[in-house]
Amino acid sequence: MAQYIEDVHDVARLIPPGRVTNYGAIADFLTLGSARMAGWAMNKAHGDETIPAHRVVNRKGELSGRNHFATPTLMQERLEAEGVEVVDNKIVNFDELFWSPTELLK
DNA sequence: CATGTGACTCTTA
DNA sequence: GTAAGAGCCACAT
Repeated sequence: MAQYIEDVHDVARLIPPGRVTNYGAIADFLTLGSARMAGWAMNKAHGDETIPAHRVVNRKGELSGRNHFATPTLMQERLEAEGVEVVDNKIVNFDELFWSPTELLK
């Protein structure tokens, strides 16, 4: 397994419950060079249930990866189960719920 | 070896 | 304010 993919998955697991982050933040934190790499790495997380992939969304807080889950609604359901409001596939109060991996360095 | 695709983001018109 | 284009890197075919 490529190291950077493990790193991305690691970061995903470190996201606190009820919080979310975006691909760009992860890519920047791991210096992947592109947000697409983070997204692509998450694609490899498909099927790995130990990874809370539902807490990773695009920069607008939209659930862009919902189609990669078992069902298109699973991602939203998991977020709502953690207290995150989701309307029309977008996270409510995304600015407040946003979490960056750099928070760990403080 | 070359081409197409993607769970993205930023810049320019 | 909205819309379109380009850059980004790795992987599958």
